[in-house]
Amino acid sequence: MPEGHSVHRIARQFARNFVGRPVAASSPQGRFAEGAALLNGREALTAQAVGKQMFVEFDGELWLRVHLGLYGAWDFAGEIFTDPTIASANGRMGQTNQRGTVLDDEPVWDAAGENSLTSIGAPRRSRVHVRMSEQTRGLADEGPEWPPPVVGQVRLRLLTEITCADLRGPTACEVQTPDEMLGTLAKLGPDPLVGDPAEGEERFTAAVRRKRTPIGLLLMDQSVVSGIGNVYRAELLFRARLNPHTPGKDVPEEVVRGLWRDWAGLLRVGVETGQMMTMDGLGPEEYRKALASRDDRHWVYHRTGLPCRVCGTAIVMEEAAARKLYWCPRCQA
DNA sequence: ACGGCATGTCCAA
DNA sequence: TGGACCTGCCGTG
Repeated sequence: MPEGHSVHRIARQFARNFVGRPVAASSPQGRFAEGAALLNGREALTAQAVGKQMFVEFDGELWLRVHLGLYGAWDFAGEIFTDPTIASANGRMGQTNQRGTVLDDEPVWDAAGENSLTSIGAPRRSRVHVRMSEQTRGLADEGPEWPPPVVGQVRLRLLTEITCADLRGPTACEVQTPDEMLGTLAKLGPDPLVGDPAEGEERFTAAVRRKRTPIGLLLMDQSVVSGIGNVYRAELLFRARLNPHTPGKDVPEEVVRGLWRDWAGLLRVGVETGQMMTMDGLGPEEYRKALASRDDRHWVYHRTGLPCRVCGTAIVMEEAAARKLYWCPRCQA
């Protein structure tokens, strides 16, 4: 269940491990057989995230567009060259487990079989055979097999000589022409990590202040701003002490700009660490604790009935457009 | 074993 | 506005 930060991390993994190499594509599950056949054998040229979507460009003017939706995930295996801008190489990216541990940040098993965490810094190679299900954990122990055996429903498998990426459960997975790809891009609101952030701020501000729609809905609207999901939405609103029901028009311009800049900052941290850490001002010890337990990471998200961390008022939850919205009725009055 | 739930989106009524 | 879709995991019994 990725928000924008996860998709940026995944795109960087593709940039590192697939771009510049010929790629074998297949659809073990069969539901993407035609698309995989189109891509098979082509060289990957670029990989880029825009909001929650990832685009991989292949030679011959073909673009792979993937949207993970609620359940989608990429599993990486083989030799993984870690992008120095992200905190660790990982077996699985995109999904989180129910306890809320971000699987992005599961430790990597290196070639020697030692459990090691990669830190931000020089790129390194790691042998990854991490998947979180018991089923696959069992397989990983059976020693090196190449290519790795397919486990479960794999919509798309991308394979270089040394790296394997399996896609399961995406909401969208399609091959696009350049025009189609540009059409998709045109519908997406600005992403702080794509293009000029100052220009993004202008687009976002104009879009919000044009509409009567509540700001709580506008933040989730991918044509207004890209990459924000249910967690970041609730947290951004709290951090701005903004009532979710405030019509976009009525949010003061400086507050709207503040939302954009806050989003840009949270996204940057999320991409670097793989964590949706939305609380700041924590001491080192508190920070460690917050990372360890998902329940301590957020101001309001998933805290229905618990006391607000600032004023003690019970956090409320309401359904907004079929999604759960958490907020503090006092701080965000 | 089974039901419910999740960081998402689209579409028909 | 409600349901469909896609998948894995956790709590409950």
